[in-house]
Amino acid sequence: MRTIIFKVVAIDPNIPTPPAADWIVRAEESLRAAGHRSSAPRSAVLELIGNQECVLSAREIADELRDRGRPVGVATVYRTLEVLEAMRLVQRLDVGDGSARYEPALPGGEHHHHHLICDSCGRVTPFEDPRLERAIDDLGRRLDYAVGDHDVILRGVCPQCGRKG
Amino acid sequence: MRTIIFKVVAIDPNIPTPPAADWIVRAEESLRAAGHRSSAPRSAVLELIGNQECVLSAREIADELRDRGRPVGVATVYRTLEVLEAMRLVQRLDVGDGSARYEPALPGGEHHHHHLICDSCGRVTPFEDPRLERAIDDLGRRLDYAVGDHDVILRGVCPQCGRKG
DNA sequence: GTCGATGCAAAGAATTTGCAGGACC
DNA sequence: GGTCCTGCAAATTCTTTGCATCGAC
Repeated sequence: MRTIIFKVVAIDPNIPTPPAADWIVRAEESLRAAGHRSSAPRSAVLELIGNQECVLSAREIADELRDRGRPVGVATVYRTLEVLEAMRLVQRLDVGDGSARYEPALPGGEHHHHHLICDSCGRVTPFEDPRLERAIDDLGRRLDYAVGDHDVILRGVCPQCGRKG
Repeated sequence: MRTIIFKVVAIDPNIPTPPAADWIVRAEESLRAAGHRSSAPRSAVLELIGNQECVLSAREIADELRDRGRPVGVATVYRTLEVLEAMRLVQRLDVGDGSARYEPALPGGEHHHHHLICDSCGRVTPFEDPRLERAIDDLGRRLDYAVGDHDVILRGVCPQCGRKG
């Protein structure tokens, strides 16, 4: 099995910044407004997601929280992610390694970005490109389809792996 | 569990056509050239994939072949898809329903397309857009990354579901 | 005859679900 | 105090793997 290393390396124009505190506060408020109760486990998950530098899988979230001494059951992690995704507070990303990964979603397309995935080491790198966004927006308008989200995934070989051959 | 209906509805410019016979012949030749032996089960899988109108999962392939009286073990389907994907004869697509889906890949970007996924019924619809491709190509050239493949997935509500509310 | 391919069944991994107990409002 | 949330474990689902056997070359 290929070893997957997830590390964010900002590359091109407009380096994406982690949303951090803003996102966490907004997420907690949204959940409350939607009638959900607050709880320590859920807060721990929100805090981790909000401060993450990279896309995380449910297992990674559970493991990391356990390591930090705030263990949360995997089922709870999945259930939390389910709610967050339904409320569009997180964005789900499939990099093709067999598990779903999540990252905070910001309102109004703030820090909206896509991902480069290295076929060699599995590294995931975010990037932004206004022209690409415009092309997608225009396309969405032309289609007989109410387009909401979109994902763009580019696969290739990252600089590190490229140098090694 | 949401019922997923897969049906292809051509939409915008350049209606993608199923590659059919061409692809099947090319795939068989490529496999042979790569030193693989031919076999009835493998041919059955190739034939089904080559004539498919939509993205198929491993289970769907196995089920369909069983229904057609040419049963093929699931393991064989997975192993065949693995080889085909490595040789870039099929394109893997993750629509987010928990299983990987595959479609024939044509050489030289022929019939290259992307997908619209209906959040309501799960329908997958292919589309092509030259401008989007150009934006992605240019972007790839600018990045410090050897970009190979790319996937674009648009999610939204299809015309059928939109009408019903 | 050799070695790849197959099928079955077991193993693994990701995700979901049932349920009893605990916490929030 | 009712209801939502949690954790655990069992259940499901998808995918991979071990192994004896079969068949292409």
